[in-house]
Amino acid sequence: MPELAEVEYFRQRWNPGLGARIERVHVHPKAGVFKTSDPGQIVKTLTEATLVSSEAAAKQMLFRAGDNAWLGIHLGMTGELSLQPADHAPRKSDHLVLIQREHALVFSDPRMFGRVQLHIGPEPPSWWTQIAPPVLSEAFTVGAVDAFLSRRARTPIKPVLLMQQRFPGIGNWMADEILWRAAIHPKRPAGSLAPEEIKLLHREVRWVADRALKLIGAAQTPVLVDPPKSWLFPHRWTDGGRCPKTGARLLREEIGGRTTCWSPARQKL
DNA sequence: TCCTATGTTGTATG
DNA sequence: ACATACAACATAGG
Repeated sequence: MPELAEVEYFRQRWNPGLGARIERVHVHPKAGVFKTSDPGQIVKTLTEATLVSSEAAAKQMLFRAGDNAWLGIHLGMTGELSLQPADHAPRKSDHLVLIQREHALVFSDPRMFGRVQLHIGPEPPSWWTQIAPPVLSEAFTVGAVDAFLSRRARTPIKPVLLMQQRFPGIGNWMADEILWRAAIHPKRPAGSLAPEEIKLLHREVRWVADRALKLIGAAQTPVLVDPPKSWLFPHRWTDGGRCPKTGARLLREEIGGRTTCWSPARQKL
């Protein structure tokens, strides 16, 4: 479920717990989400600690606990954060629950592709600081995109857009949305894009990220908001969907191992 | 039963 | 060394 904007949305679900002490921690110790960390140490470190602040970058989140501990969360394919009453009874997929006086902060993930990682120290962990610069930052330039595409000249543009080293936070639906708006066929080899197309692609990456963050990421609703019908998003999941710009039937096919949806009327090889 | 799923990573091959 | 392709991870829902 979560890409850039959904991750930001879920990060904010825990906002009511910021500044408050964690009284108890519940874990499912054998859950796959703890593969790269020790659940016992997570419990020990976070119990009695204050949840200080949070950040989101790409598809990851980092929570600061006290002045010497950091909790990193990647939501994988099906992870979610939610706010529950303090007496919340952990469900099957609630692998990590931070219980505070007023709330329970819940991380759940049925498929367990997500990851929970603890880092001890005054500074954020290197895996956090090494995340590529945001697509909405100054560092995300047309030149950087151009160079990246050149190195992957033979790969279809669709899977290239999913590479987090250059397009942090972009996932399957955002990539399709971007290509649809830029009118670029997802199978086009990355190295075949003309300079004008690269500029357009760069602009649409930023446009989709910006609008999705405002629409989905900043929403204060208890449920995720869906983009409007003028986007590709609500039409891409089911067979027989129609392009909101042309009215023509959308196509769906696996490209680079991921289901890809495009409008053949706008996106030509 | 079979197929799909908004993600990443390790490994084999070129 | 670098780029590319793909199985594997694990579960629920249509």
